[in-house]
Amino acid sequence: MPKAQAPKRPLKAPPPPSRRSPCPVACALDLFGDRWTLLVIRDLMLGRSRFKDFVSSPEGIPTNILSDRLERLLEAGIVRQIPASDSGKRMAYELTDKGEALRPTLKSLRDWGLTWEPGTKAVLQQG
Amino acid sequence: MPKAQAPKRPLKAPPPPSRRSPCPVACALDLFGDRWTLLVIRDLMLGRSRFKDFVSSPEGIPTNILSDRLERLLEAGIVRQIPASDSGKRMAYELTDKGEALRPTLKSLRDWGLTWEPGTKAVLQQG
DNA sequence: ATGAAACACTTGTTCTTTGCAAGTAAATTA
DNA sequence: TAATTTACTTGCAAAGAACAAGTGTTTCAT
Repeated sequence: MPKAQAPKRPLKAPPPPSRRSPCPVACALDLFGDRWTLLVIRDLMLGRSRFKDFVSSPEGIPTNILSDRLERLLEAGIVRQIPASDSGKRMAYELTDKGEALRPTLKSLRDWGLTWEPGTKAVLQQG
Repeated sequence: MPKAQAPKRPLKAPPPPSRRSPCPVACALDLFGDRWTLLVIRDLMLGRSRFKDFVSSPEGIPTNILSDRLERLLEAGIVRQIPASDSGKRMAYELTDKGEALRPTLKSLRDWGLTWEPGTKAVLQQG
């Protein structure tokens, strides 16, 4: 999430979500149809919660992409911010119910990769 | 006891073409982590098989993107080409076992969208 | 058999997004 | 208080996406 500051211009107007179609799959892909977003969600499901945690995942997400994705996930209600448990004023991220509801999707993605892509290894907990 | 029956895996391990990590989720996203590829797979699961069918889906995929995605899916062994049924030389596309194995993933994506994104309507058959 | 339409792309141009390096400022630690 | 960590932002080159148009087949209607 960006600094809680007055933005130079109003944050992008959310009135038209401009959906490509009413298909739930297309709609889901409008939210996280890219190479990074589901990896952030994977990390959250693994219990990671801080910016630095996501950055230090093995795929090496660029920080500007991470900022953008966290912002979008907050806007979509998939992620929320909470005070970080350890220290004072820093914030952490966690999945909302809407985000937690993606766990079966992530699991089936993981299972597919494990079965069909040789050389992959599960990190996401079994279940 | 081992897994009941492992699905048919690729006979030969394809050389990993610059994987970001051994995570099966990351690996899957390397193959179809974008806004279009899973919509083509959705169409194939709905029984559509021809270039024109994919083009005429409501999301309106650009034809150059479609060509690229079909090529990648062929290369990844998710899709194969077959002679089209219309008695000519034209070809159609269909899912391989590896592609069919994505059906649970697509279903969970659809279910998530139907539950959490108001205004979406199922097109993919129930299951 | 011939012309028209449909099909399955390819090419070119423009615009947006990504990836990387660097920089910044607040918060934390020493 | 100084150094370090954290959580970002900015700038820029490169890659990818969107859009329009064009191309060479294949199929259909007459």
